[in-house]
Amino acid sequence: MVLKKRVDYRFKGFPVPVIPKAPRSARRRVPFNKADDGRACAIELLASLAGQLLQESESSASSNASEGNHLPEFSHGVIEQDRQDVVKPLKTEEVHQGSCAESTFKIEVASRNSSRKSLSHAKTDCSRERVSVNTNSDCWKKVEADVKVEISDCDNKFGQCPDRLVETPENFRESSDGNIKKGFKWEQEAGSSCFQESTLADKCSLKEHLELYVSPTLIDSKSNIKSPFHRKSFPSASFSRHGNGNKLGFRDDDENFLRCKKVCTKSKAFRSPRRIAHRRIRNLMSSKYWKTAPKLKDCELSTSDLGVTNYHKRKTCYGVERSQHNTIVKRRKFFDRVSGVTSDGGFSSESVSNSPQKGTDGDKPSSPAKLHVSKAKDSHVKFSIKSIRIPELYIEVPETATVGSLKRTIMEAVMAILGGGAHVGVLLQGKKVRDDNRTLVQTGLSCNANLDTLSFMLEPTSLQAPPTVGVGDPSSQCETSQATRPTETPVLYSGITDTLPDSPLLTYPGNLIESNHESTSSPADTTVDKITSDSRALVAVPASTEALAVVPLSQKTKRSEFVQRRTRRPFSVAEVEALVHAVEELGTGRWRDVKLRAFENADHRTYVDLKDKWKTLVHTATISPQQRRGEPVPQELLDRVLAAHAFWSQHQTKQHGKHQAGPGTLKISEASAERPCVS
DNA sequence: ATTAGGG
DNA sequence: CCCTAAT
Repeated sequence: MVLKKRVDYRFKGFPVPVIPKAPRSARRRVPFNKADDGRACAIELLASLAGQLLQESESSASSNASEGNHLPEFSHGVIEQDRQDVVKPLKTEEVHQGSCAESTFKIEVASRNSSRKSLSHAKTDCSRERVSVNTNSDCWKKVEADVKVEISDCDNKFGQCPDRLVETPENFRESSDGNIKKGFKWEQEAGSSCFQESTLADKCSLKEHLELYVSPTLIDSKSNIKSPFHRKSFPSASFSRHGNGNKLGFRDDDENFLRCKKVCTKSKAFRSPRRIAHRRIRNLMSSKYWKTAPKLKDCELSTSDLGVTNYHKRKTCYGVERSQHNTIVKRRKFFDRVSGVTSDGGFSSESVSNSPQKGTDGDKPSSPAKLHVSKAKDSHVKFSIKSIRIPELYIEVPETATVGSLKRTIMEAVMAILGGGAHVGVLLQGKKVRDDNRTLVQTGLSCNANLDTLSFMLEPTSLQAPPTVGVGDPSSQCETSQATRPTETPVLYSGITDTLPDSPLLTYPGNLIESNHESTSSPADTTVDKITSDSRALVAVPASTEALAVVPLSQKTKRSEFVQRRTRRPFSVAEVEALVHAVEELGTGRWRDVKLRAFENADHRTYVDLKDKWKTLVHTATISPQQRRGEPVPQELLDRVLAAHAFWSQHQTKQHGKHQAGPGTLKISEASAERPCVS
C-alpha cells in the first residue's frame, strides 16, 4: 500500500516523498487534553488581558512576530487552576428570585496566594480564585465583583527586581488630557525562574503583575526588566523542500511557541488544541471593543507635556509565550493575584502606603497595602502601585449558568470596560482628584505628605470622559460621582446574550452620567458602542433566553464580540508554489494531506487556510492580472493552478485521487495540455 | 478532526 | 480569514 501510494504521488516525474500514513486515528499525534481546549474562563481572560493591552499596541508593528507571540496561550496550568476554583457561597441572603430569571450573584473573585509548594506544583497550586456566588433578590445590588490585581513587587528573575517605582516630580502637572492616565501599563513580569523554589513562590506570585505607571516619569532602573525572551524574527517565507514534496518550513513565532508545547503534549500538527485554545482566548480577548477602542496602547505614549521620557515599551508581557513553561506558570500566577475586591467605580489601587524605605531595594512590604508610594529625594514621589481595582460590576446571569460561564462573563465585562480604554483616576482620601492640572504638591501628594490615602483606579474611558475630567477640585467632583458612588451604575453584565453580537449590551444610566464630560476625549473617544460614561456600564441581560441554555454564554454567544482575527499572512510565492505542487499531486479535497505534505512545518497554515488559498488562487488565476492584488503570483503558477483545478474537478478528488495510478501525474499533464484557455 | 462552502 | 454545517 504504502509503496503504491508513493508511486502515485509522483507527479511529473518528481518522486514524491512518502508520507507515512496511518489511519487518521493513528496519525493523530496525541490526544490532547480537553481541558485544555479553549476553555477560556473569565479568569484566564483576565490574565491575558494585561498582555492584550500591550499586545494591542505592539501587534501592529511586526506582522510576523505579532500573531502569536504575545497572545497568551493557556495551557493546562490554567485549566487546572480553573478546576481548582472553589466556589463558595459567601452568603446566601435570601434567595430565590422566584422564577427563573435572573438572580443576582455576588461575586467575589478573590485570589490569594496559596502556598506554593514545589515547582511542579506551582502551576496548579499557585492560588485559587474564589468565586462566591450569592443570590440576592435585589437585582441591583447584585454583583459586586472586584477583581483585584495585585501589583506587587517581586524579585526579578534573578531575584533582583524590586518594586517598580515610578517617580514623578511632585510638581509636575498632570496634563489636562490626562497624560498620567495614559501611563498605565499592564505588565507581566518576565521573571521566570521564580518557580524554582517554593520559598520564592510567594515572591513569584508577585512577580507578574499589572503595572501601573502612574506617571511617565522616571522609572526606577530596576524596574526595567528585560524580557528574557526574544522574539526572533523569522523569515516569513523560507522553506525548504524535502525531496520532491515541497515542505515548507516556515513557522513563525507563534507557531514556534505552539510547537514547543507540542513537544510536551503532542497535539495535532495543524492546529493543535492548544492553539485552538489559544486562539479562542485570543479571540475573546479582542473584541470589537478592543478594536475600536483606544486600547491601552497609550502606555506607549510619552508624556511630552512633561518633557519626560516615557517608558520603554517592554516586550516582556505576554509576548513571550516562547517561554513555554514559564509562560504558563506565569499566567497562572497572574491569576493568582486576582483577589476579591470591592468596587467602587473603577479599578483602583487598593491602598497606598508610604514607604519611604521601600524605594529602591527590593523591600517588600509585607503590609497589605497594595500601593506603595515612596518618597524619593528630589521632590520626586515614587509610586509603586501594587494593585488596582476594577470598577464595580453588576453581573446578571441565570442561575443555571455554570460557574465557568460566570467567570467568563465577568471577564467579558471587564474586557468590555477596558476595551473602551481606561484611564487612571486618582483618589486621595477617597475623593477623586479631578483636576489634572494640579500639581502633585497641590493635590497633596508631596514627598512628605501622607499618602496613605492615595489610591488610583482604572476607569473605563470609553464613552465620555468619566469622572476624571473634571474641573475643580477633588471635593467638587466628589459630589457627583462620589456621592452617588455606591451605586454609580456599576457594570451590569449579562453573560447571556445570544444575539446581538454587535449590539452593545451596555447601556448606561443616563442619570449617572456626569454633567461635564468634557472627557479628555483623549484616547479612545467614542469608541465603539458606548460602553459607559461613568465608570460603570450597565449591561442589560436578556434573561429569558438563558433559562434554557445553561451555558450559552461564552462560546458561541459572545465570542463573536471578542474575536480577533489572526494576523494576516499573505502567502508567499514560495508557499503558493508548494501548495500548487501539492495539490497537483493530491488533488483538491485532501487538504489535510496537502497540509501534511507541504506545510507541515508551517503551523500557521492550517488545512483550512490551504483550502482557502487554493480557492483564492483559482479565483486569482481567473481574473485579469490587473485585478490581482498583493504579491504577484507568477503566471506559471497560476496556470498550474487552473490546470490542476480543472483536472481535479473532473476527477473526483476524493474518490480515486491518489489511487488512480496514472491519473495523478499524467492526467494533470494532460489537463494542462487541454486546459481551457489559460493561455 | 476534516471537508466544503459561504461570507 | 472566519464561521459553520456536515461528515
